Amino acid sequence: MPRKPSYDRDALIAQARDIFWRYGWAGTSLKDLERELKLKPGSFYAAFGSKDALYALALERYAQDGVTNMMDMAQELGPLGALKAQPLRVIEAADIPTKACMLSKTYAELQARDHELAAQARAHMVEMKACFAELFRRAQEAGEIGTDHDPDRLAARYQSDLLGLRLSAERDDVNGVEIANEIAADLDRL
Amino acid sequence: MPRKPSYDRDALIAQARDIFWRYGWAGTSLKDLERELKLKPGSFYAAFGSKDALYALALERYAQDGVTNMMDMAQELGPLGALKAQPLRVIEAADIPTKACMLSKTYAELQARDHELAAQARAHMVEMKACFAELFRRAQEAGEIGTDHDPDRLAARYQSDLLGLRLSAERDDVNGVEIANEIAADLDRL
DNA sequence: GGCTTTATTGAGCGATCACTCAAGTATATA
DNA sequence: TATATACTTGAGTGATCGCTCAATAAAGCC
Repeated sequence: MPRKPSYDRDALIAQARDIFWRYGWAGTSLKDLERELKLKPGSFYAAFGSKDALYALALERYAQDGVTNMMDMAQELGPLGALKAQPLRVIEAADIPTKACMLSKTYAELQARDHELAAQARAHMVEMKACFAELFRRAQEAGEIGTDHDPDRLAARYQSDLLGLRLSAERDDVNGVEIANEIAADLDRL
Repeated sequence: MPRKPSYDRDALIAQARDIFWRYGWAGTSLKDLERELKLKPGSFYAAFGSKDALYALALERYAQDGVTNMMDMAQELGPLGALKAQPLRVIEAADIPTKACMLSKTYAELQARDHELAAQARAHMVEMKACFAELFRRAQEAGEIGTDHDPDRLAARYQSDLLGLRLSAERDDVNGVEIANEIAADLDRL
């Protein structure tokens, strides 16, 4: 008896993710979303409930893709290969709205007001860090790097370097490729 | 004939800087500023003209203090000493509103909309990078580090690492001190 | 003290914010 | 085809946004 929605919900979430990613939480108005997603307010709220709820879905999608992508790369290039490839990959991806990390942008924008989305972003960054640690551990087991460093510490430093790189790569006065290569080269000294 | 203002303009700018630094541009409303600075709307606009104008003054103050502080440290600790001390200093300062850099927060928040304040923040980051490069150059001249690296590249990487550190240090799942020490230790290998 | 000049005050401006809802429309089932 | 069940529409909600301005108060100069 019902009537099917005329839109592709998953595609809308991906589109919303890109808009939020680029312009931030406060920087994206409902009008922006309605215009880009081609949804009237009524449809928007029927589909997603609220701006924050859609942002949460977008963040979830973003984080999930991040972990998946990293693990896929590890499958193909090995753990160390994936860790070395990620810096360049992340700033040279052609179709991303901005080079900076959406998790860190969300956290930086909303943490001071104790927004729930900041907590969600932080949780996803913890997941991502654990993913990196797992790859460092595997790289050690595979003999690709020495075992004289704690994988968790390596992961924390690596993640920090990546966040800095992705922030810096937004600026045109910075040569992101150089920094990315240096981060990758650092891993060879382990 | 005139009447003197009852407030200390410089102190108000410093106070506004801390609020903007913490909560961001969109995250700070005029009501917030009026309440914290204890200014009614009329006085506020008579004194500063607009929210953006005050933000610009706050950014200017922030950037100026950053360079001054770095140069003062170099005077006391030498160029390499200052570069090595900065990572720890910047995340352990007791009275700062947030550990993340105000320039990078401003740039990340406003760049996508081509806001004038984003351009101002970027310009200040270029200045800061040049300050780092100058210290690397002096460190080379003083024989504190080798001359086989380009000071500008070293500065770009160093600044990127600092931005990452300061972003990461906001999170309680990250040991900022460890990362800061590693960044400092990296400089000894040059 | 009188006058001029500026600071202070706060009600209120239009615009925009996230969001609601009643009316209209399209579709799957019976 | 008739009916039930959603989806779609867009005018409109109260709240808040950055900001203005006329009225009032206070200080320096004569």
